[in-house]
Amino acid sequence: MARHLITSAIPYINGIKHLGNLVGSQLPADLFARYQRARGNEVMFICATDEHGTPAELAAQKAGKPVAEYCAEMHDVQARIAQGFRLSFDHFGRSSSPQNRDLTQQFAKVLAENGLIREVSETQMYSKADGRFLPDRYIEGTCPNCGFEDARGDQCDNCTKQLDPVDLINPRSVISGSTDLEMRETKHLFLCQSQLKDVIAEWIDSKSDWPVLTTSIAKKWLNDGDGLQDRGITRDLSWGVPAQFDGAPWDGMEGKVFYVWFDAPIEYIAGTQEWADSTGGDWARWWRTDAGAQDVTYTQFMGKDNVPFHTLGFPATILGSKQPWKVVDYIKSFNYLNYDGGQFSTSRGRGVFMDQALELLPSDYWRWWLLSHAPESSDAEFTWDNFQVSTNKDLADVLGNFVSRITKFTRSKFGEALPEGGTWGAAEEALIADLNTRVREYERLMEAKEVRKAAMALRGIWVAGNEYLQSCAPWTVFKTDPEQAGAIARLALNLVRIYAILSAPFIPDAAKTMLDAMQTSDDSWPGEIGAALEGLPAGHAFITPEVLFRKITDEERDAWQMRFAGTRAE
RNA sequence: GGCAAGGUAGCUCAGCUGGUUAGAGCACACGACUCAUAAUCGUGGGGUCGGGGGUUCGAGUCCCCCCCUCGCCA
Repeated sequence: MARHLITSAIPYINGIKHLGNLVGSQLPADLFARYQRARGNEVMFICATDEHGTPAELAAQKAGKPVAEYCAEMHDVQARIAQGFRLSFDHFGRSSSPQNRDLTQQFAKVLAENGLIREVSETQMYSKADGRFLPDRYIEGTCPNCGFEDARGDQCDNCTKQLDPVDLINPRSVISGSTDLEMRETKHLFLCQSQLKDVIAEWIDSKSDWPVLTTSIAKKWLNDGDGLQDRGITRDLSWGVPAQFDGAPWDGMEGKVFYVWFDAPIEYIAGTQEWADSTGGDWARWWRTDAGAQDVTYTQFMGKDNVPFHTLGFPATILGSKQPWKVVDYIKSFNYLNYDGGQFSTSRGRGVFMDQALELLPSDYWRWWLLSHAPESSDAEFTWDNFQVSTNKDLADVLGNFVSRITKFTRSKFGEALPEGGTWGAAEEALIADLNTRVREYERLMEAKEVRKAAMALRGIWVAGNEYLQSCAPWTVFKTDPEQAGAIARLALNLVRIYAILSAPFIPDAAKTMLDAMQTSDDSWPGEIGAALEGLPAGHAFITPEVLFRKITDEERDAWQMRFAGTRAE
């Protein structure tokens, strides 16, 4: 039995994510996890919320709550929505957990002992009124280039010129509006990634089967300019993993925390520890190659904006530790999903957010559309028209109607049990041969994480059932040879069971409805199709289910399109 | 401005190291069927593969230039 460690990029705690975020990491990761489990393999599927950093502090402040309380609440919100989408995490952790604090500090310590941490003094903008250092983008002022009054400290949104906070005229704090700012000296820890450049480059070069999106982004950062740069891994904040701790090989880091991008990926490991602590399980056999993880296949899923941190930053932490940690085997990355001609916008409320989507339709609709249109080779676009047409056609007409037509036909002619009698002939042999080819191809695509192609292959399997019924026409055969019509129906009802199993990674709820309708709990993956088609014997009772997928009407489509065009009321 | 990824039928996309008349799904037209969520199945029309040069017996697939979209960086 193969063992698969699967992680999804961890969503930031600040607010509810939109469909673009979902399809970029959590959803395809869930698809792969469900598939591997269905194949009988052992899976550890970990996700979490990314809770540290300035945006979380400010969001909590805005909500009038202590940041820890705010994060706890938002974690519950995100966890509940994840359940709504049927994301089958083995554990949905929190980067603010004690496990992550300890592990992050341990990593920093061993990196320092290996000579990969150095201290750097630099000056940063400090706000007396706010009592804190301000990140560049939390400082605004007048752009020295174009005179725009609301230019940010890192870039002017008006003329796009890259800025340094000290360049701004009349700089002010975005948080308080205070202009009482000054440059102060502060000390930070830097991870010496440059020393690991060759090791990382060699590792990346060995991954010829990774998506080009992943390797091209990694190589760009490795080779751009002077190559991989050392990176600050601490910040002057209070909310985070303390950089000063017992046994720390440095002094004077009081009041500082590790940068979110240092501790967030470590949460993949810490999240597994959280799982172990709550279940009594063994986390080390998933992560330590000296404790059983040498035969684990580790796959990460993420949007393209996360690729640098997973191909360079986190590997630098892992490899730099010189400890036997499991290193990722495959990084599946995705482009962006756009919304109806533009970008999803959290701030402007443009596009559909995860909580809203679930209010409109069951998760299977979203799962199917998003996965069958996953932005793999380039950015993709969500339009209501495409969503309506695709889901109505694929789910309602092709799959749902197949289940309807055969259950209702059988019920009316034979009653609600698989009919007896009849024999398989050339049509059945041809169908079995066709399905054997198709199912093996589907498996290949799922193993390869080719999400869109796998969806199309699955759809082709559904269509084959309709073709079979259409060409055999049991409703006609019944008039002259009822037993043979019964054999056709028996086969087609067995097909419903097989479709449920094959479809479950994409549309788990509908799959369960189908299995329930066939009144079986046998969800073993179909090997040879001829054998699998005899899973349910003649005489086995079934239930005629309600319509699996109702159709989306033109009125709904139009109303939704208008409702989500922008400016979400918050 | 530099770098990366894209630009293939009305729409969404396949097309590995160059090789017979460029494919799929949807949409459209016609036909078949009537078990089914007016569903299904079949057939067909439709593309100078962003533009222009070049290499080659032969290029969507390689090289050069240009245009457009999107992203990262400066």
